Amino acid sequence: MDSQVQSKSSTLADSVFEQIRAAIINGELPPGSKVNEPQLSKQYGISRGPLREAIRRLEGCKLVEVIPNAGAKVVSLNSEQALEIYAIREALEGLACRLAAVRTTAEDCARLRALLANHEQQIQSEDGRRYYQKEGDLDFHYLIVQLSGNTQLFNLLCGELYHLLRLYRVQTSSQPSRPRQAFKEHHQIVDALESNDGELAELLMKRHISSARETLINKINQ
Amino acid sequence: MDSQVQSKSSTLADSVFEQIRAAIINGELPPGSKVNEPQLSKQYGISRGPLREAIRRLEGCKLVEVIPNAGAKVVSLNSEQALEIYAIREALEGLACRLAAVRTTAEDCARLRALLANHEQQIQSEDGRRYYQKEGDLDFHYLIVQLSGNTQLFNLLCGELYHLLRLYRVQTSSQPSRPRQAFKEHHQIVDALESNDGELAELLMKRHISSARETLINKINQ
DNA sequence: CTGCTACACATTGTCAACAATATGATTGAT
DNA sequence: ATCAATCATATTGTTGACAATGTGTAGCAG
Repeated sequence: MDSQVQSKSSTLADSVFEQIRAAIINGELPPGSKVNEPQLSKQYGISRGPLREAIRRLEGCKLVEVIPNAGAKVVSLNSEQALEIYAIREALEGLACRLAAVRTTAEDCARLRALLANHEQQIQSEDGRRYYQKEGDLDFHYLIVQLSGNTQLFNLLCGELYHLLRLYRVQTSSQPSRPRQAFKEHHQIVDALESNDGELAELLMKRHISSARETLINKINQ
Repeated sequence: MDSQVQSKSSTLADSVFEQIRAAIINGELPPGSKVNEPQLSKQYGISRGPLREAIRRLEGCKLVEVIPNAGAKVVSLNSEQALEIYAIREALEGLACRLAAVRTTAEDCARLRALLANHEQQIQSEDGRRYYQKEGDLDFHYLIVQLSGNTQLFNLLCGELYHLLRLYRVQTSSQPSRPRQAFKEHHQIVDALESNDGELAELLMKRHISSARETLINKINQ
């Protein structure tokens, strides 16, 4: 009911698509919740036409499920599905590292190190609780995928899979742990990239994600 | 203008989404072609509302690009993008093989062998020209991804990436070659699955796709 | 002939109304 | 009191109309 301001996008459907997606990703629209057309159209100050287009686009992105004659609801991942995505991430980010290693310049490494240094500061100041969470960890992974130079891979990982995983984190309110260990692994990966050792970088990244996956499994079983 | 029959789907938007997607994949709507709303709405006998919803969903699936105030057009892949997808396929189908190897039953292997036997017949009868094309090759890869048991992986590969690659094949009218070699590689992969050797199956599948990728590169450079 | 402007047309974007379907509550019978 | 049927209500599905934008053509000045 707050009638948000119309963002820069040219069509209402595009604008609302982005706003709803943001609302889903940051937990404002929690997983499993129903997407009510009359309510949202009032909230965003548009009619149902463009709103439905936005919902259909979200359906294409697999962020909502549309059931005929019953409306749309935000997708909800169970732990099994989250683990499946981790397996995919392991393969794809391993690939990203291998590709990135042969293209990484000194400047790129400097950027990666700067990111890590920045993160380390946050670890110090917040006693390590928040690292490997929200932006902190993702920035690092984003940048490496970008360095791979494979645009399709970037779109897939950063445009789809990460969104889904964030959804799961929101859902379980899981604050990823083991910051110091992750931090060390990140540095090892940059080392491998710096020496253009693609195989090693791939191995380390796979192991890094596999560890995160193990942590998740433990959290589930407990 | 043929006013096709309404398929089983419950809403018009869903039905038309599937029909247009099929039209895109089989080349009826060629890559780069404009998606004209008045024309299509007449053709399918519906109004522009549901049609636009279908288009937006296709946009979410990355099968069409929508430019504000200028309409939608079918995406067009260049060879570089196709190669990028091959790299992704290599990683993901390698993963699929590794996962499938630990779950493959004797019955599953029988199904795979039956597929291959069927394909071999087609090789004989058509002198090997059509194998590793259209359905032939894809059936095999589909089944293995399914056997992996990773639903997200199946959706990703069979619901998105394969569509995009078929788009590229339609675009370049490329009839994938090297049928006999591919056939032999397929059998080796089944052998590895049968002995539950995940590492070997992964390696063979990666090499198999890598070969196909090399073939594509040669075709591009020639 | 070239390039600009103005206009007419086609297409896209948005909306509000209507139809169809699901949801939930009330009523009545057992 | 429990269950079923019925009806009122809310939500979804679809449509046609209107507004806004883009496109191409005709005509005109230079």
